[in-house]
This record gives sequence, structure tokens and C-alpha cells, in this order.
Amino acid sequence: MARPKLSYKRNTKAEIVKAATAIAQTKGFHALTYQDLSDKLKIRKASIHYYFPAKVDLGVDILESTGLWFDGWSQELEEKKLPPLRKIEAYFNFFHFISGEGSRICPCGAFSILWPILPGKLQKAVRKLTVAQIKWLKATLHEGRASGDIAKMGTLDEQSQIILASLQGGLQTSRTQGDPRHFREITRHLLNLLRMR
Amino acid sequence: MARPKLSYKRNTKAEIVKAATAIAQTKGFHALTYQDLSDKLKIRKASIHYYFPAKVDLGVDILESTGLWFDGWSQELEEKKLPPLRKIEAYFNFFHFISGEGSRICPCGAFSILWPILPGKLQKAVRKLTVAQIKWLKATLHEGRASGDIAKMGTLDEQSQIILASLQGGLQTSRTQGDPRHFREITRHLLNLLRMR
DNA sequence: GTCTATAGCGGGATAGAC
DNA sequence: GTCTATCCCGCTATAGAC
Repeated sequence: MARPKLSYKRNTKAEIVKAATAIAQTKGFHALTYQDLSDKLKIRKASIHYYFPAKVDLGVDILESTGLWFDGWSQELEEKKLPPLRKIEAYFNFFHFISGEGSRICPCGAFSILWPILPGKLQKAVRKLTVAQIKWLKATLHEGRASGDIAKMGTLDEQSQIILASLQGGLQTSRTQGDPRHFREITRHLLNLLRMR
Repeated sequence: MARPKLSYKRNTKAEIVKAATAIAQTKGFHALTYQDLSDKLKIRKASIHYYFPAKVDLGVDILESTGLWFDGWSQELEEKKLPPLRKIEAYFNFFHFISGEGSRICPCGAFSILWPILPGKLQKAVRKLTVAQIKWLKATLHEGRASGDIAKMGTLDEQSQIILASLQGGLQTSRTQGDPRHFREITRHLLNLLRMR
């Protein structure tokens, strides 16, 4: 009987994506280098190219794995049967988690800066992740409006767009102002706005 | 009598800053190169180094000139004696102008992505420009609350923070979604929120 | 699958002629 | 103040041994 070798091996590919995501969230995808990953994971640059021949491939995986993570998160959330406003609150906390200790920004933001020079594949991946969030927000806000929990301010699209923009922008403006509590204040205020009528 | 030579010369330094600002707003400061400027202005890389020995110097000038521009703009606005809400509207239009045709982002955003690897000088310059806008927003919102034009939602700080975050984030999320009208919708909705009570 | 070694290019920056 | 020429480094990417 063969030993289950795989379970003893570390999943290099997944580790690379994880580390790359964190670094991209810290200084953007353009400033992320294979050397950064080499240093962090104690693995040679050439080995990283084995998994991700071109940097584009790595970028796509960062965005897709984040998308899968978001999907899993939202599905788990759904099973908790929370009221809509609590789901929005959980979404904000999700962003707080994403931002982490080192005041990281949203993965989408780490790429969107480069938009005009982004290869088509990456533009598609960024758009997909953004749209997924807008879709979730619209559905949740719709639910909240129906149950009377959430104020009907503007169209569903406007409301969800402004929430996403505030979150993505807030992560960036707050890191420039030096106070980590900053972003928390933004989400708290945003939540009050939704409650308000 | 010597000819006024200076008036015939083009102001190279100012042209460099202008072009650099536009490019940084398009693909971020990290992706901006001296070669880009050389191509655009038909001047050699070495000549650009004459004015800006290091890239940091160029970055500082981009942010400072934008700051001066904002100061001039807000001063002109003040002289028009508009009601507070109209001033906010003008500020949003200022952002629409900044975003321009090519869906450019806010200069602060072009740098803030790099925050952790930004030299101290640049961090200071970004913070200064951000704080200037927050300060203006707080003063204008305060004025609007006093006159009853603007809804009192949350503290002045919360309200101004969320506006700035929405604008900076909105420029980024809208470019990823392909529709240039997107950002306009965000500012329109934002304005409605302020009017609402 | 991970390594060493290196190609090849493009980046920021400098020296020195004009 | 602008140029040519060049340096040096760091980046992405590849070849090939183990």
C-alpha cells in the first residue's frame, strides 16, 4: 500500500498564490516581483516560473482564488440565515479581514491602477471579481429593502456601486492618513447610512 | 537691449510635471518611466534628469503641483459665493475633470497603492494632498449643515472621509466596469445623499 | 519539482560634449 | 539646457542539470 505522499508535501502553488496576493495588496501588482516571493517562500525564482510561466498567469490566479474565496465566504454566510443588514455588516468585516494588520488594500485595487496596461486576461479577471461583488451587494440590498431593513436611497445599482467604491477607496485613503481606525469609521458610517431613512 | 528670451522658451519643467501627472493617473507612479516622458515630450531622458535628478523628486512635484492646483481652484470657487451644496457639486465636477477622457484616477491613488514602499518625502506629500481635501470638505460640509442645506449624517469627519473614499474608489471601480458614465452615477447619488434628510 | 546559471531587456541614473 | 553614450542594477523569463 502506497503512502499518501501528497499529504506530506506542501502545496507550493497555493502558497505562492497566497503570498503573492498579500504582497500585491501591499504594494500593488506592478511592484510585486518574483524575487519577493522567492525571499518569502525560500524557493528559487525559477521554481515559481514552473508554476506560473508568466506574471500574467500569477495575476489571474490571484484574482481567481480571491473570487473563489469570496464565493465560499458568501455561501457560508447564506447558510447562517442572517438578516440583510447583518450580512452587509459581515461583508464589511470581510473587508476588515482583507485589509489585515499591514493595512492591505483590496486585490481589485492592486490591479485596477494599471488598467490601461493590463493584459486582456487580467482585465477580465478584475472585472469578474468586481462584478461578483456588485452582484452580491445588489441582491443583498434588494432583500433588505423588501424586508424594510435597508433604506431605499437611489437605485440598487447606485447604492451598491457607492458601497464598493467607498470600501476600495477607504482602504487607500485610510492608509495615507496613518490611523488604522480610519477604515473602521468609514464602514460604521456606511452602515448607519443604510439603516437611516 | 536683450530680447526677452525666456518668453520664447517653453517651460520644460512644467511640461514634464504635467505629462508625468497624466501618465501617473493612468497607470500609477510605479509604472511611469522616464522613457514615457521622453517619448511624449520629444526630449531625452537625460534632460528630464536635469530637472528631476531622482524619480522621487518628480513624484513630489506631481503631488505638490496638484495641491497648488487644488488650492487655486478652491480659492476661485470661494469667490463665487456659491451655496455649500453647489460647492460640493463643483468639487465633484473637479473630479470629473481630473478623471478626464482616458478614465484617469486621482493622483493620490496613483501613489497610495505603493504606500509601504514609498519614500518618506512622498508619503508626506500624499498625506498633505489628502488632508487638504479632507479639510476643505469638512469646512464646506460644516457650512452646509449650518445653513441647513446639507443633511447631518454622522460626524463631519465621517461624512467627509466617506466622500473622499467614494471618489477615489469610484474612479477605480468605474474604469474596471467599462462604462464611463459609472462615475457620474456615483457622484450624483452622493449628492442626493447629502441633500436627503 | 527544484535547482544553478544566464540570457535579454528596460529601468533609473551619471559623465561629459556641445 | 539638451544632447550622446554608457553604467549598473533588477526584472521577467529560459535552458538545462539534478
